[in-house]
Amino acid sequence: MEKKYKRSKQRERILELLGSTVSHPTASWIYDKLKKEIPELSLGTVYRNLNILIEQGLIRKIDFGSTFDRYDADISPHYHFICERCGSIIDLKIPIDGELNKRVEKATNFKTKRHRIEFYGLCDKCSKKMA
Amino acid sequence: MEKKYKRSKQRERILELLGSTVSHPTASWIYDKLKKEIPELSLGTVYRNLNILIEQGLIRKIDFGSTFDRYDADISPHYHFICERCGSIIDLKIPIDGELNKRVEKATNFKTKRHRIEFYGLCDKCSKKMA
DNA sequence: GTTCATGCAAATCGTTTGCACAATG
DNA sequence: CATTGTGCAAACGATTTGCATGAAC
Repeated sequence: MEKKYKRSKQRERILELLGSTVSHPTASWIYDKLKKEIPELSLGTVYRNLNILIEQGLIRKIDFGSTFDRYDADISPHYHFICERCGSIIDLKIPIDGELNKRVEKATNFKTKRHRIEFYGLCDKCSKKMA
Repeated sequence: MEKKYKRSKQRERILELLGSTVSHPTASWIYDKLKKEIPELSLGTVYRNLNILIEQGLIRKIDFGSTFDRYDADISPHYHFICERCGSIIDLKIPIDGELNKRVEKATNFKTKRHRIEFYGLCDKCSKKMA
């Protein structure tokens, strides 16, 4: 069931470009850059190859994990736990760690106002089902 | 320049529904629920009101902050800093905090495998520009 | 009676996919 | 030559928006 991959100039250049930048580009940024050197390139190809590179474990996508926006009536600061099996998002009661912002400020000199944490794993119900 | 809001049954019910659930619903979940009691309700109205409630500070959206998927060729675990002014995403060199997962496990009994943190604030360039 | 909200449908935007053709192995 | 990748354009799914009508103040 292993997938076979053939090399392609497009995929190679996408990976190189991604490896050579410290920013975290979007697909269309990559498309615009490479279009200059590969004029026949299409945006669909960029997306296809990004997904292949993720399958290959060579890159990763930075996203929230959900295609849907989700809304929360609890506006007080809190962390979230996301169950990898059932997808539910659960508010955590553990205290906000104020030290973390300071640690980043010291390491970077960036003005660090706040942070968010999502924990991933199995919720109560799902870990019982897995047993 | 202050915005004026008039009350509407739809918005009131959306806020109530959101306040009465521990889950973090999507717009269409809210739509499905309320459609039963307000049959003429439209999905556009749900979205419009969710955005108004956010403006009013009564609810918040749980998202990554970016509409675009972003890709990263650095697959080693690390945290991100997101500049609120220029939107750039910067890899942080501070060590991963393994204690955090344990803290969550103790508080919840959830099997906690990993976590992600994003810090928000102003990057170097932008904090200089603001001065 | 002016302003803001609604329902509906069309539009938008990022991403995915079907297809015929080209490149890889 | 069998398989995988490409470009193109159409399709998709979540969200937004234009417009005529309706409710709030």
